[in-house]
Amino acid sequence: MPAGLTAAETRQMQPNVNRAECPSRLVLEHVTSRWGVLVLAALLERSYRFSELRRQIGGVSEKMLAQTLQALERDGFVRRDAKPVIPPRVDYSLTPMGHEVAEQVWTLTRWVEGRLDDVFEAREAYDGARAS
Amino acid sequence: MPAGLTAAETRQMQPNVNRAECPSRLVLEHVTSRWGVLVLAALLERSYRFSELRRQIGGVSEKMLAQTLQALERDGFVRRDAKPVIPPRVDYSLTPMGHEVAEQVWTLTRWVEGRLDDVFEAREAYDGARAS
DNA sequence: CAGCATCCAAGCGGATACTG
DNA sequence: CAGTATCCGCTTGGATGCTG
Repeated sequence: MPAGLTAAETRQMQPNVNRAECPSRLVLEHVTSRWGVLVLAALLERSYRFSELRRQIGGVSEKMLAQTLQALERDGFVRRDAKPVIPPRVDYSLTPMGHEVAEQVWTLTRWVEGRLDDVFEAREAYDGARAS
Repeated sequence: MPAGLTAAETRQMQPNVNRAECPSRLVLEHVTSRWGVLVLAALLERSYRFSELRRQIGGVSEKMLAQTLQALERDGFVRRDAKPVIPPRVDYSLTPMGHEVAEQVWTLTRWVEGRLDDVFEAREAYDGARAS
């Protein structure tokens, strides 16, 4: 953030700078994004080829998968292995650092899944209180 | 997901059902969302009033803060204490379950922050290779 | 103060078509 | 096969104005 400017002023000059205000948030968004979580989870088991991964995850468009993989590769979480053969073959796998985040995100995911019942219960209580 | 329909058919009937395909993803998005992370992190230290929290976080609109807090309250992560006084006073704090997620998310955030250097290094390598 | 309702711009994400 | 490029609808999210 440039010196001599308030956060509000900076934000006005450059909309959506909030995302960039905290660099770690961008990285966090990559790994916790809709498809990022699923990609990391899949790669935690083994390496995948592009469309293999696409089928495995299910419901993800080419565009989003490519975008997600590029972000994760650029951040150093995913390794891209392009074999110069015809037809092209590209393998995606986790880097050591990627393996670390993947496990953390996976742990968090598992925790959430394990607490789903409690969450649903809380929701019913919340919605019930509102209905009256 | 209704029986007798493929994922594709369901998706066509109800766009963006991907989000709902996996209930835990919705919960995960609440706690890892742009503002969710910051709210949980703040409440990890102590309870806050609405605009106090707004100032503390900085850069969040009323709308988004209210939305974030409601989602977290409905999921059972945040407790809302509205005192029937004039002017209104509302305190937000973490529930025991909220405290658990907050710590996990906070751990993940800290991990990311600690690895930021590695990420930036990876990015430079990635961008450098592309520039050629 | 704490929030809801409305409006509107920006960008996320899907479908499609095309390339190496 | 593994993408890139383009178009476009819908949601996200900010600004503003109003209520209890």
